[in-house]
Amino acid sequence: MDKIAALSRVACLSDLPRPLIERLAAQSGMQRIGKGSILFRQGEQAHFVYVLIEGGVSLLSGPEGEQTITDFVEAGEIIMIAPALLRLPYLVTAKAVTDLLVIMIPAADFRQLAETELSLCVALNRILAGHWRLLLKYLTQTKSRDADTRLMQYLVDSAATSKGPAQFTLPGSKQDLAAHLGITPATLSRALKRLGKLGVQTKGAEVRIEDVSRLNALFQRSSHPIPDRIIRPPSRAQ
Amino acid sequence: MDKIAALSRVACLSDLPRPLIERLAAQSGMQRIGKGSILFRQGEQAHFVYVLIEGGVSLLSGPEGEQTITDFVEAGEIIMIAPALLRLPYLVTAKAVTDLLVIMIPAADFRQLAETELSLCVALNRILAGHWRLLLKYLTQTKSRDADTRLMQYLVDSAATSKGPAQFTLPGSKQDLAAHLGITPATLSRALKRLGKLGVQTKGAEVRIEDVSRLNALFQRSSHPIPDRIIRPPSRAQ
DNA sequence: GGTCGGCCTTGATCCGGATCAAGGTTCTGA
DNA sequence: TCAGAACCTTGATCCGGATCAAGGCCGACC
Repeated sequence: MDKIAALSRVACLSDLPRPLIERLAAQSGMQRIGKGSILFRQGEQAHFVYVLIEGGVSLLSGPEGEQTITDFVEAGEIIMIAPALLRLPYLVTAKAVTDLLVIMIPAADFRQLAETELSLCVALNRILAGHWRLLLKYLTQTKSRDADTRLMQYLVDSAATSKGPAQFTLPGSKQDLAAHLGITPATLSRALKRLGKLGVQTKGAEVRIEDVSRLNALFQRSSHPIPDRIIRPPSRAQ
Repeated sequence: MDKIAALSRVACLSDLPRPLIERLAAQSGMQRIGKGSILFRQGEQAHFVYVLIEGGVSLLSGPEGEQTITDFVEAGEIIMIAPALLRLPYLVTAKAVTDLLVIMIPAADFRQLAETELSLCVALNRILAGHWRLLLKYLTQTKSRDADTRLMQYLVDSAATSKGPAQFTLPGSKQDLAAHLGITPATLSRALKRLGKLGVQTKGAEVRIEDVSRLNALFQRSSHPIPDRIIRPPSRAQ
């Protein structure tokens, strides 16, 4: 697969005019990266923008050793546009969860195009605005109540549907999920067991939910109206 | 003060060509808003982009009743660009902390300009990228360790300097700060008392720090080796 | 000036989740 | 096929911060 084909397949770039994609391709390099590799570290100056063609990446932040996972990035997404645009250091560390295929665009070239090509600029706005909303959502959830609720939120969001049964694969290990939710693996394990009573099963990284709307209903209630003494008793009373 | 003058004084717009500022001004309205008013609510469709000329706004999110403060916005900043660009509902509720003077630009007009005017588009990219970084930082901090550390972080970030004495005013009440840090007023009070031993005094919303570097040193140690002297956010741009 | 109502502080207690410490299970590689 | 090493689960205990509940302080309004 050549660079142009790969880039045109990326959703957020696919609307760009062909010549622009060709310029991006010309200025970039395609690279295989092995599972577990570090793409870049928090604090480093941004040298590249990474377009993830195949594989999954987790974005880690926080003090060395006890970092949490800020986000999972999957194929078809673009990583770390903000630091490249602003010429600032990365705020996170990126680690390959699987073997990867990425296209690396030098930050300076990317910046230059972003400031002269309207179509790219508009596309970037969309991407950045989307990312902003995603982070905001994470932030809200992180601050909001207990581990069980956050886990439920995550599961519902990850399910392709909003009612009926669902089944999907976690982007990483359960440890990774725990780090993303800001809890320990031990707590995640217990939380999953509790959710088992609500029709959530896991086997490795596979998750099966009997009825998404059942979960949905639960934290819909705990989020919308004012009553704040609902959710705990049922699940605790086992 | 007329709209054009007000808009040109906003840092992130000041580089735009004059005619563009005039078009923005022509399409927008200036409005006074009283302290405590709600500018918009979480879930509403985005009708306006708000340019904050005078005053302070807090952005609340989370379940009704027990919301936390996601961010404080101060004069010279622009609120809620992302929902306007994406035609999506607001993810937060905006509440006036003081009396305000805002310029309201209809979302549709704004979107149209953002997609046709390169200079505006580039400016937006910078703003969005900056906001993204700010949120990411909040997210990291929120997940990271204890209340005292988060408070110290906040104080150090808010201090104009990175060493020596500092003095400043909180953007809201202590309750507001507590909500922003994701703790209760009671915990904040105790945390401040603890920090008193490190040379932090408060009187109402006034904060005085004897020696910022003393705090800085502390959580430098508790965080990690990689020195990433990055930004401090009086403004979220950057 | 006095009273009322927020806001802040302080104390006592409770609870969710971390931590520590075993097992059990699945994956990997020789 | 087996051994070792991650990974996951489960139990016991501990601790930070929430919650409940009084007071103290201060500004606002009569």
